[in-house]
Amino acid sequence: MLYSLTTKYSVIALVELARQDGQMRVKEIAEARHIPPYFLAKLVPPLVRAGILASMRGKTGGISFARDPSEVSLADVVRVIEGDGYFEECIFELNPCPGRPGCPLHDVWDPLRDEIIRFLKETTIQSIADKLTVKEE
Amino acid sequence: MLYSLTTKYSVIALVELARQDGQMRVKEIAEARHIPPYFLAKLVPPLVRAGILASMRGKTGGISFARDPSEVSLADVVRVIEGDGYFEECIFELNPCPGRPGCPLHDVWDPLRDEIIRFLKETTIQSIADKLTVKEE
DNA sequence: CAATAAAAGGATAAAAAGATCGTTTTATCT
DNA sequence: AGATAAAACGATCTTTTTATCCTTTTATTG
Repeated sequence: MLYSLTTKYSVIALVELARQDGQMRVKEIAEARHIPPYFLAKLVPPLVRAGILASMRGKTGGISFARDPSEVSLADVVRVIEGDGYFEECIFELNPCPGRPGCPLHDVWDPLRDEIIRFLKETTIQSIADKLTVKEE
Repeated sequence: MLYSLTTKYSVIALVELARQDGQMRVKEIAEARHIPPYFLAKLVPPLVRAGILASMRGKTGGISFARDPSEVSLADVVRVIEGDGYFEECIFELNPCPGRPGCPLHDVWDPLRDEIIRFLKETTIQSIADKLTVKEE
């Protein structure tokens, strides 16, 4: 509905990492949350390059947060995985959309889209991890 | 962001049909709005079966609304094209999602999802067509 | 230094979404 | 009745997304 399965995998993995609070192996995260491990491994390098994750190679390697998970929003993850165009998407016109005015849906769509974006920006990985921890106790 | 390209094609085609107010050939709609004609032809039968469109075969055939376009919402189109599951989609858990409680995002996601669904239900094909007509004059 | 084990990167495969083609059915119009 | 032209249907093709495998690089450990 809002974003791809790939983005969802990324969010789930980041939340799991935030929950464990430290360094984890990618495979370990994938197995804990039933994400295809080889696929998740492909999502890590972009998140590292975006400055969300830090990775260490070698025998004691793994991934950890490059910045605090309370400073990583869903919007940050969406931007990395879905790309920059995501936040300007139109739900009526084919590309390129003329925006408002010109597009007959933008006067009603823009406010909702802004709300969605605000939701994505306000919701952090840490906040999800907190709720998950509470629920599972 | 909200729905697939296929759904977008359907919406655009329906709006075009509402604008012309009567019967049109599928190919005619596709050409007017730059939708791949053979692809659009595939989307028509489901919309007919769902009671949104009526179709006539034969030389003077074409498609028209089975019910008034002011009674056809984006949600109706989404339901036909994306399927019923669309309106229960979770943005965190992999299927099946336990919903609220159990899913750490539902307490914040559900209200937004409800707003999105309300928007889709309130926005009709006719209302979009009206704005488009005004804009293009 | 060799063995181990992790992430990174490249190649490939499978599934789903998007797009096209050819044939059949149906209706209309000479 | 035959020609025409539209939607419907089935088969195929292409592109994108999702998923897997294999090799390389890098760090640690014995």
